[in-house]
Amino acid sequence: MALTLGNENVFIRRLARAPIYTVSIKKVAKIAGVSISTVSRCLNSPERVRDTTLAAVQAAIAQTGYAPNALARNFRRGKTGLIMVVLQSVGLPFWEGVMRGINGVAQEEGYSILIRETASSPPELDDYCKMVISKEADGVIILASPSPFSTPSAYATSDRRIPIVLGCENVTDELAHIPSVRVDNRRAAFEATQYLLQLGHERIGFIAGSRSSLLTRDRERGYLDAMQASALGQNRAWVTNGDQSIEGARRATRKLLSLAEPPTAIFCANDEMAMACIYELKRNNLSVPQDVSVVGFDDTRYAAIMDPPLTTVVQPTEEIGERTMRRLLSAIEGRDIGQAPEFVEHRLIVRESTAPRQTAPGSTQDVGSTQDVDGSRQQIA
Amino acid sequence: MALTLGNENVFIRRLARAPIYTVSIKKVAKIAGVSISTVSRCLNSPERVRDTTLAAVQAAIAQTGYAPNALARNFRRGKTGLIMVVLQSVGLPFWEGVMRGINGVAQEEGYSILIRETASSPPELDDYCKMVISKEADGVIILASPSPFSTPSAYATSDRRIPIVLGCENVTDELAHIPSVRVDNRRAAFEATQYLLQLGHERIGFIAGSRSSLLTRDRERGYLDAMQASALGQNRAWVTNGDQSIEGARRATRKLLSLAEPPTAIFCANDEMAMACIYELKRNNLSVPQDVSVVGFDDTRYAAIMDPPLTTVVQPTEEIGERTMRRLLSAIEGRDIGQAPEFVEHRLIVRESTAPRQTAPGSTQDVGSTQDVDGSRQQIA
DNA sequence: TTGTAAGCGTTATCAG
DNA sequence: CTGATAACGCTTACAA
Repeated sequence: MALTLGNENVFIRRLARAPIYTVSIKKVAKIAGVSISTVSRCLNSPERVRDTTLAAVQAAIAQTGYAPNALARNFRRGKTGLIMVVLQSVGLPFWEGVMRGINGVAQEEGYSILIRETASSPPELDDYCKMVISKEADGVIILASPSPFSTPSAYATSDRRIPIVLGCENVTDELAHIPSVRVDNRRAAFEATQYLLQLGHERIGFIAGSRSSLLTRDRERGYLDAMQASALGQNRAWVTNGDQSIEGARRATRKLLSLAEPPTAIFCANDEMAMACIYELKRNNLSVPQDVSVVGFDDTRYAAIMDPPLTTVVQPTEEIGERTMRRLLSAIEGRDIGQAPEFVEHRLIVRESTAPRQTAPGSTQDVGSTQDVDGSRQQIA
Repeated sequence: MALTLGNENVFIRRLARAPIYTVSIKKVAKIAGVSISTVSRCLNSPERVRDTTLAAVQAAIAQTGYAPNALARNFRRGKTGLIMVVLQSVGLPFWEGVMRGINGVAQEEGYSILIRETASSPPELDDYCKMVISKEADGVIILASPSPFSTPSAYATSDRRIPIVLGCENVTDELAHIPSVRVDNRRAAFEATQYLLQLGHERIGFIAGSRSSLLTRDRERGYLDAMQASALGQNRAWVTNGDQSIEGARRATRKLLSLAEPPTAIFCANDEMAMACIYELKRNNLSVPQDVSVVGFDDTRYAAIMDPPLTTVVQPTEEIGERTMRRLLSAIEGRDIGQAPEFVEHRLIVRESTAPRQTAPGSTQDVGSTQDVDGSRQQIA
């Protein structure tokens, strides 16, 4: 019996090792009694084939289970059918909508999506260009944030014909000619800050994302613009670095709270940092928005069910994805897509994490556990 | 001047339309004064080439900027170098770690990752098998949840040689021979429920994920096992359907609260639903954990900064990703990887969303203490 | 150590 | 409407 088992194992191993049997166009042609070009035509332009021949070929295809070899087809056509999408990490809620948009168009147009995460290895534009040149992909969409490129790229500055589009992301001036689709981050941040000013806040903190990311630096500039435009002026102490991370935002919040005159409102460069900021505020027995108002950026899927629901800047993510992809496909087809950024509309969605300064607690939707309010912050001037 | 502008436009258009100029191995061979096979050898086994020749070829490569055409190489080799990863949606935090694991191994072994989102189109196993047969990918990793397959698959039951591995996901009995790497969901849910029982809770609700997903159904079974094993027994009214979504979980929570004797603890089949559950509890002026304890599943990046920080089941996501990928690569290399699930360890991480039944409010200050409660590992031969 | 030449599966060109 | 045939760029026996 041990012997039988042994034999069976050998048999299974053989089976597993056997190459997957593949039918080529030749066999179909032979069975259908036609030439390989006719089979090819049946697949690619069936209207140019006589009905009876078509039927015969289709029968042969069904009989053999033939499926065209994509490797050969793509090789022959000189196209990979692949779009490389570069992002920091799969699993960040913000990209959900953008990817849905990209995928929708991709599916429509017969492309597949290649994912490249930059979380591990730093993104290098040259690498992506090389991948297009070496036909690993037909084009590149860069969503990576923060800091899309650590070094300036020879390709990017010299060779305009490599199809690359940025989604959401800004880029340093030297690479400013790379086309992008995004919101006007500076303006959106300007408006969000203005909203806090209108609520009567005077000490407004800002938690910046990664300093190396132009995207979040633009949001910082928008915030500074608004402060400058107000009577209050800029105060460098109110700008802290949240480092585009949960831990960084918590640190930044603590830093803001340690100021002699801590802010009564905090604008965070994205929702995730806003979430971390609120967490840290609560830890310090401050309520949101009674003690401190908080504004985020992105409106990710969790913004509406945070406690309190987050006031934040909405980006039309799916639209960004779609337009980025369409613009890239234009470039791939050889059209001139220019280099000007394509802007999409943002808007501020007001929920319950913001309130007028010195509002009495309980005036807004009073959700769940509000903590002791009077404690630590009498010196609100 | 208008004329000049017009000319410039035409020129730019020409430039943009010009095909990307590619160098092939032929040109390198000609410049280096060798044959194309020598160039090929320099690339693939340089040790079999004389030093001087190698140098000459490398010079020619540098001079021309030659990059091997991946399309041709893959075609010739009969391998795509692509792994298709199927998941419900990019942007769901749970997949972050799993994808990091997959990507890490992929990069190491020279593979790229093709993403397929099932959010839009329902996943069909046959389609994935066809993609392997038609050489669009060398293998498939299925992470999709819920409901990986809506129809039984001919390929899956007949042809064992198509490399497919499930990550995290269970699958219906008829497809049980597809190998997987995952935690023992049933056991993990059993233990989480036991923990709530140990805290003295007697009315424990369960918010299930998608009913069509075996994965979450296994968690439900684990919950029911634990209730059955206790003196309390099962109560069908405490099991509600959260539909694997934020909205669904909110509905389910409301349903639980509307019971004559609402639960004092709720176990949610994943963190996202737990977040929605807590949100809804607070909306109804209940505090967590004073009034109701909540347990999640997954330990996503936001679990620790929710309010309150969430007690949840941790899965070693990166390890799952790595092992899933390695197992798939074994299959691709023709080894027999068997069909038994490979189990990885889970553990319950206790934070502040759970408390003994009837705890007096206000005892929440003990922050930051997290402890591992349980671990398990088993291997099925 | 190097060169010659066959061939991977498909599409495209051009006769018939 | 159909068939023969030449590529596409690369790898790999095999020959020199």
